[in-house]
Amino acid sequence: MAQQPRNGRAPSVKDVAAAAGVSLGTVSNVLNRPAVVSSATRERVERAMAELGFIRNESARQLRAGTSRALAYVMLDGGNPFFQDVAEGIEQAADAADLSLFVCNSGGRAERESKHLDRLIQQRVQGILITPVDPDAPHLADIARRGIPFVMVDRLSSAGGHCSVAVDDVLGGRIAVEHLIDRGHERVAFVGGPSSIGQVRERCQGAREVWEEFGRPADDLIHLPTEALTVSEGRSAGERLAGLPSRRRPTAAFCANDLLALGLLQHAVTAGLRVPDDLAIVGFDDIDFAAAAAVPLTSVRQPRQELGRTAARLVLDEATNPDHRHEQATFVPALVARASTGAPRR
Amino acid sequence: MAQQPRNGRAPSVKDVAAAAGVSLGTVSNVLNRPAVVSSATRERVERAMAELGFIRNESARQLRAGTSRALAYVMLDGGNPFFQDVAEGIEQAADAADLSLFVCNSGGRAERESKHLDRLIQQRVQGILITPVDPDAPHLADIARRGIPFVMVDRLSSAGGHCSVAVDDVLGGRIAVEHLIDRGHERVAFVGGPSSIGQVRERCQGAREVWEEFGRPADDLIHLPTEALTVSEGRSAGERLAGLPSRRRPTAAFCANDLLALGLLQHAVTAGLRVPDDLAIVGFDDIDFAAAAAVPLTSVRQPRQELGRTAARLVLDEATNPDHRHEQATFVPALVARASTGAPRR
DNA sequence: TTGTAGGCGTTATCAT
DNA sequence: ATGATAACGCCTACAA
Repeated sequence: MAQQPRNGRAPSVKDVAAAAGVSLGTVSNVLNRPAVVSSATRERVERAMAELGFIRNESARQLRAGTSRALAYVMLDGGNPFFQDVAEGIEQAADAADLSLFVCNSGGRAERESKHLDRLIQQRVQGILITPVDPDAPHLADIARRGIPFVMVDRLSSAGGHCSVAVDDVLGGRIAVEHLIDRGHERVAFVGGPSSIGQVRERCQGAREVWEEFGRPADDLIHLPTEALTVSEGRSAGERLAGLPSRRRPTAAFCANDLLALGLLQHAVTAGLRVPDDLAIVGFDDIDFAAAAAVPLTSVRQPRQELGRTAARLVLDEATNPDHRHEQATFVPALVARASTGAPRR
Repeated sequence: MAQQPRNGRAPSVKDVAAAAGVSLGTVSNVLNRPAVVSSATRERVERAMAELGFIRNESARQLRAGTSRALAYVMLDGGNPFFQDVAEGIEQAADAADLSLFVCNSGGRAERESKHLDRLIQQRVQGILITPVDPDAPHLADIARRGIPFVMVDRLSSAGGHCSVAVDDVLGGRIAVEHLIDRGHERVAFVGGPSSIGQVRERCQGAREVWEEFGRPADDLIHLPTEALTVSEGRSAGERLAGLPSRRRPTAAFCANDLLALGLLQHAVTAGLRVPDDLAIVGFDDIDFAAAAAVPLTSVRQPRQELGRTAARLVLDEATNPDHRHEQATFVPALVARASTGAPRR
């Protein structure tokens, strides 16, 4: 690959054509319909391409094609490995389709999200995957209205005007609390917030439903609200929990996600509570760090990468299949029991 | 924004011009040199743009400009939060420059890395940031030769043919082991591998240097090799460590990164070893999960986001400043002492 | 101040 | 089988 970038610009089909002594159309044919070119010329052209270090210019192809060869994912919280795993699933699918992936992080801030979306629309990405700050934000509707393939990740579509991929969060909450009831716990805390987050509301709701169905007194399911789904909020919830009068103190906690659970675990250990004997803990998401904790965390598993792969599949279907129908893909969460909820109590 | 996407295509400057009753050049002026347009026409054009929902087509701008408005980062291991934090720093800088960011993950596989690079070159990204599988791989040199701005992240450039950003890993290793010596430990393990990874070699070297300088017998610095820098490899190192005859068993371990340290911690706790009393642990990177562990981990801190921001700054300088000089930015790591190494022993 | 024209690199259509 | 040409949307001289 002996470069001689004529005045800084990368070599184009035109340069290749000149070098190979053929017309520009022929070079294009070699690239896109090699069968139609005689093997002699094809070889000559290919040699020229190699010598010049020719690489197709995506921008030009995009301009012609009207759409880019890229997808985009706008994450809600880049600091949460859950979303990174979803992103990895998306990247796998994008790779398989030979597409590039823009990864953005809104960090939970609507205005950053909106700015990212603007940029992505300018880029004419083939499709946008997003775990939105607010599923009902108007700028999301704009995207669909623009006809840009669009999939909501980790949130079910309310209106059904687009595809979505999520697990059944209510069911997840049910599974978690059922497990704790099963373990003999009679006072349980739900740790999570803010309730502006749909996932939190639904996981909490599932917890409540089961608690009621088992005929437990509503007062024995204590809600410890948090301001975010972070480790440090988990720690602070732990402090509040430890501060409860012992007759009210729960013997188990169901946390709205694993980060909270890890924070809670840390505080419990620091405060000298034994896990699971003094306090059992269940998290949600089953990120890798849940299994890696000093006391491995029981967690409600979401098929993280598969969420991503499915979302990518849907967005590509919408982008390429004229008969595309919007689809709400729902996955079933599963309990992964580990040491943090210990052995059965009864 | 009342859309009427004429036959599916997004509205172009031409459409805006027609709607506003001006020429296409004027629309362009409104976009790029608003000062030169009379406020009356400008307003008319802006209204037309809003009504049509006009958004500039990046591909076309790129084609003209010869380069895209995007950067790219190729990560070595997407499962390690360290790289995610670096990526976040890069994204911050990219955002500030109004650039999009392609994020790719080589997963430590040279062939995936190479494939990603090919795609990124096709995309004509403004610059490529990479934490390479092998800093000496020929496909990296190709990039520089193509004149694509290029920065190596978390690895110093050997040859100096490009910019790089890293911390002083040897110093990091020194700091860690000095801390352990300071705590009175006389038998220490270095946990890490494979030695094909430069960072591992250098952190190990730093550990050795200090050990020697303090006149400690080489045999008392035990190397527990691992096959990767992962939690599960940390666990397995823990098993081997616990299996050592007690007179040889180290009282402290320095792990080449935090994932190993977390795995080691988990095994220690499971095996009934008290941390730090029976086994002190030092990690490397200071990812958020180090501080979040049940026994908060002492770690050698890298300025993760700042690494990313600096790398982005350098690549942008190379992209825009004709007088750019390649630069090897080196940061100084710092020990963050936490419970996993406990209080002084003497 | 506004309009016109040419070209960025690629692809596809139409002739040859 | 190959070559010439127009078009994608935008930007920037230059002309009016």
